[in-house]
Amino acid sequence: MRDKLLERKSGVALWRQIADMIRSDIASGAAGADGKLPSEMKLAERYRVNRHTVRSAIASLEQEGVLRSEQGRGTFVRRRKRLSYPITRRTRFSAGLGNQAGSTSTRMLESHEEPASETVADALGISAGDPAIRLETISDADGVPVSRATSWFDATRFADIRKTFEEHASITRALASCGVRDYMRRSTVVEARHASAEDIELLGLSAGAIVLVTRAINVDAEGKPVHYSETRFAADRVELKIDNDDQTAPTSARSDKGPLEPGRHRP
Amino acid sequence: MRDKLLERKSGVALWRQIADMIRSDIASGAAGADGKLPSEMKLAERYRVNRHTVRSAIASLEQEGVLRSEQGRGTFVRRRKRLSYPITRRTRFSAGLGNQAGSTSTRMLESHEEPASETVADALGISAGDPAIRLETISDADGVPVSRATSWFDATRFADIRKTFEEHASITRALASCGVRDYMRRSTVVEARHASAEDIELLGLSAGAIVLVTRAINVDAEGKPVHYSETRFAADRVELKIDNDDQTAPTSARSDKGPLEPGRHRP
DNA sequence: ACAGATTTGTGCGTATGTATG
DNA sequence: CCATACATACGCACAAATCTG
Repeated sequence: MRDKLLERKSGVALWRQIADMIRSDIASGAAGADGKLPSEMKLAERYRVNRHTVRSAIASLEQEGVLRSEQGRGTFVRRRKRLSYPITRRTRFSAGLGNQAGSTSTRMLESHEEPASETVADALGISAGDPAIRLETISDADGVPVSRATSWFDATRFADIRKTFEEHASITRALASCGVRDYMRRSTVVEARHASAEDIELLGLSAGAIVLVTRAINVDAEGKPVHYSETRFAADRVELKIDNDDQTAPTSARSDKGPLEPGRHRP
Repeated sequence: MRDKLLERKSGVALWRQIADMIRSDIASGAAGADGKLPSEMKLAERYRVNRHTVRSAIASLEQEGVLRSEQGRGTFVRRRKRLSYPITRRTRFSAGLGNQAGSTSTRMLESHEEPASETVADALGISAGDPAIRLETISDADGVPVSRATSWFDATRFADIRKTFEEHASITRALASCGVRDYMRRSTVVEARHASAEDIELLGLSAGAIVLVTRAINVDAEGKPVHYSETRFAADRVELKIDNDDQTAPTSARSDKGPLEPGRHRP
């Protein structure tokens, strides 16, 4: 809420700039602490625009489900707390959000075998052009889409991954069915960009929305890559939390320890 | 480069949507691999717009310094690789980017003492309303602004932090001057949002640009918080790399090792 | 119950920006 | 460069719903 300067003829409509500001003010807790937004007139003065322009911004946020206006009463924030998604050695979708959402689910959109690109091959420790299986999934928390992931597996080792995922609706359990008793995250790269039209459609975002993108490599107990993923999180619904003190069994110091037994995992 | 669908009346002009796509395609390496963009006519066909519209997009990217057009030859990418900023227990700005950029620098914009907000107090382990020192900095790599940070320190313990930062132009060295021989990152929260007008101005971004935001807590050898920061990275210039296998001396096991000397930091 | 103030909803005319051909 | 169409932004006015004294 610190700044109110808008840019004209910047290629971004004023109403959209205002909508973006209000949305991020809400997400950061700076606006509508009491659930009520300032009146349209006050907002118009603050941003130094016409009331119509503020109304366009509000209309767009109503469409998104962020705000709700009532004639004669005011404009109110629809409460929606941002989820905190932990990035640890033991990153798991359901377990990570389990305590913040009532229900979580992941479903498959599509799956195909395809030759591995340079990037994918590098991540999975195979050769470019080797067969890989691509798995497109989307994940919900409390019925709201949260993230969309593209996963790749070594087709030689995980020929059945599509079938086992369909059975279990979980990558962790699908890998377990394929003989991977446990896996750990080796590295995560985070970037942010505008959502593609496809992600806007599937995640139910609005034009110009932002996605947090993670590219992750998961390895088995022997340190061999089993799963490479690119996940797009709706940036206005999720933040990533990195525990730099993460003390869960490190992969590199574990070869002398043998594989982890089920049940040793932290809750 | 997967998607080419543009949205009309989305509040974002077509030329800007196209400019955003081209910019992110360049950042992700999907476009202009050979340094040359497709011709304006080809781009117009791909995005299904008039050539005028493509030209507006290109003009805007030329202004930004991303592209360079030459009459009769074509449009070329000005090389600018995305920096990879490591998030580890031992996160340090200069050391982290040192091998990717020729020079890095951090300078102070402003500093004030102010009562700690709830969030800041919680992070620093003090009480809300206790005096805190806020330090606004901006960091460059090879002369290009990369990130803008707001840091907070316990004013009781680090009364001189402003002066020592001015002397050393580095938070690590400023803290060292205040008796903190070493510090470690405890946690990092990552989110993404549209850049504020102020950050657009100071980081030299374009309207509608995205910033990656990290909120980090750094602790001393005894595990006591010494530094809380909120850093905004220009999302089209930087990605964050998390090494989930990070084996740098964990804070919990480091009191017996003594402080690190300058230059001992890993490359 | 009432009047007046506040707030959102709606209509219309006009000027400028954006996109096409 | 022009003509055309539509989206955006503004200013003013007034209606409808709600709150306050």
